[in-house]
Amino acid sequence: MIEAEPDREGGDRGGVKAATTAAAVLKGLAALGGRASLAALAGQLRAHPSKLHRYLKSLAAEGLVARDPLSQAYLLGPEAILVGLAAMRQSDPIRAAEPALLRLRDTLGATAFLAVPGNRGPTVVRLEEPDDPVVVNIRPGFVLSILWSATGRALLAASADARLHAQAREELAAAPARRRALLPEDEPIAAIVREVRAAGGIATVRDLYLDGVSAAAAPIFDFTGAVRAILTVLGPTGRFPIDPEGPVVTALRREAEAVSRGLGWRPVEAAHARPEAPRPPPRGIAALPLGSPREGRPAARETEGEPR
Amino acid sequence: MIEAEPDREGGDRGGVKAATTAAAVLKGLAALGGRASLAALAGQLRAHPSKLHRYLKSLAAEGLVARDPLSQAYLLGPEAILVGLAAMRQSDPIRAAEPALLRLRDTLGATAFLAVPGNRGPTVVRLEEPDDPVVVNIRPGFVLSILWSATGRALLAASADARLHAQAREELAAAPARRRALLPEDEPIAAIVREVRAAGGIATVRDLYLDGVSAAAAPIFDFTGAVRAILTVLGPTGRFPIDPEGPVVTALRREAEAVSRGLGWRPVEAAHARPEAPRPPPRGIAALPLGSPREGRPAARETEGEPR
DNA sequence: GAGGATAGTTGCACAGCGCGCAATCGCAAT
DNA sequence: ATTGCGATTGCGCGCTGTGCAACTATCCTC
Repeated sequence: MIEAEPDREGGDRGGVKAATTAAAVLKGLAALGGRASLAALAGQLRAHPSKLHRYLKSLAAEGLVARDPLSQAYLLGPEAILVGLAAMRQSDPIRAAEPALLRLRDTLGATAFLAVPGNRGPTVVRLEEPDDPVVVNIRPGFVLSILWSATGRALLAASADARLHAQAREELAAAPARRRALLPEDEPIAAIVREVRAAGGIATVRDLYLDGVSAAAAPIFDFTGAVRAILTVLGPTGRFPIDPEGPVVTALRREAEAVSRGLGWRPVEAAHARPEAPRPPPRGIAALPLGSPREGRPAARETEGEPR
Repeated sequence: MIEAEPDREGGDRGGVKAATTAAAVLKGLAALGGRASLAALAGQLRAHPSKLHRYLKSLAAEGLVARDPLSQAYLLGPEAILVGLAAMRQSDPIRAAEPALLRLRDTLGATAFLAVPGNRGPTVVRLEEPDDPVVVNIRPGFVLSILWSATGRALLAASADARLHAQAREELAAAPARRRALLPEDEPIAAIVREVRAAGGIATVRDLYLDGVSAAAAPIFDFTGAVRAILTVLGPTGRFPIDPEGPVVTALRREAEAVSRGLGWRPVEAAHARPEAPRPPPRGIAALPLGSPREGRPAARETEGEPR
């Protein structure tokens, strides 16, 4: 029970180190575009070519990795496709966003909800309220306005769906003058889209959809880059600052990005890095067992083991 | 140097066993639809839950595996999607078919070539000829007839592309009566498609495109089920039997299926099996280190070790 | 055609780690 | 509270992963 602290960095306690390495190999191969020479992979992962060779051999025997007969380069194999397809099938924005909803509710003390693009507009599917919620009649199943809600605006700006844009025009045409007056004067739809995109895709709204309520909404993308959901937080206008660099928008942006990542989305659509490794000497003593989450390890163990 | 034979089955000599296991875990999870309980996976892979648990823990730390917070089931994670996408990017019918071309050439002594669906029809991209080839003027870059070649027919029957079918009608309309007479009388296109599909997608042709030459062609699919290429073998009509169960068609079918598999295609579009494991007791003594290539191990070691 | 550089592969030996077992924990149903 | 199923983890034996260096294969240079 005492247990001093044998490992100063228990990233994988009780796991299988070789499995971690195997995973890093697959990810490294994917990061290189799905195709790489042994040396390039060794550079990417900072591991001995001989070590990688053995892993690749086993992964190849399982069909996750294949080889180009000519260039004898390693590439991801057919089984990797099947694994990927199964993974995509599991890609579920509602499940992925659940923890984010809870965190936003707790850290901001705000009402947080998730909406998905439905055929009638953004539809609320999950809602988390703090102990002391602002009174809103939003419930799961509720369909929000496209133009007069932060959620709808975030969706509109992120989506290229023609039907959605047509719905926005209908909504605008059907709106009474009093509501219409709350929007920009000329080309209100284009103006809203421009504004939201200028804010990095995050839509903010104050006393618009509901008086006394401010809201911020961010889109959630999947691995194809398509909008799969919108994450929204809202609170009383007085105590809920929605400035671009404020805590609310910052937290929302961070959470939305994390959820998107959980769906396989990658920031700049540049999932695979440079084809070759422009790095320090790949060979040598460096021998990271893995190397995925954080880069740059403080030091590599020398040949003689330190007394610890 | 003597080395009796410590391993009676060296499927992975010089590899990393744990990497093989990790690969099997990913594949097993994919086979279960990308989502499974620990016990279900243990049943699928015939391994101890404790063992799997450690692998899954490490794979989860790398993002290849995720967990459902509620059901605490294991599911394939976002990194698996990225790996799969990179693998799909590598999916290349020309590279994948190369070995098949060589094998067909050697085992059948036939000319074998690969064509891809081009905008002007099936286009030859790779051609392998035996030492003593039949004389044909087919070369890479050559565009084949849709209706009067086995290659074209196999493509037509496998493809739902409207443009291709339109091209087939144009070809038919433009053909002189003499060539037209070689085809079925009424609704020749539909008849050809029906005939090829009845033969399991394999098109055979005798003295049609070229006199004295028989050919058989089979489509190659990718992971989406789309036709990516057509594999064709041909030889002199006298010494090249193209009956449905003959050696030529059998070998062609086998090779085409293998290539398709190499592109991530799966026979019946039923890549993932039953959700639960309808198998013998998952737990117990059975402890396969892996379990991918061949199934059914002869026996499991009992609790008391036999003297061997 | 010889020589050499580059990249991939493998034998070896030590110690680090995987894994079967069983005890424990967590959760839900009764 | 009790029961039971499933997930998790400490333990310790001995299998196996790994750095190193020798070896091989392939391509380029002279």
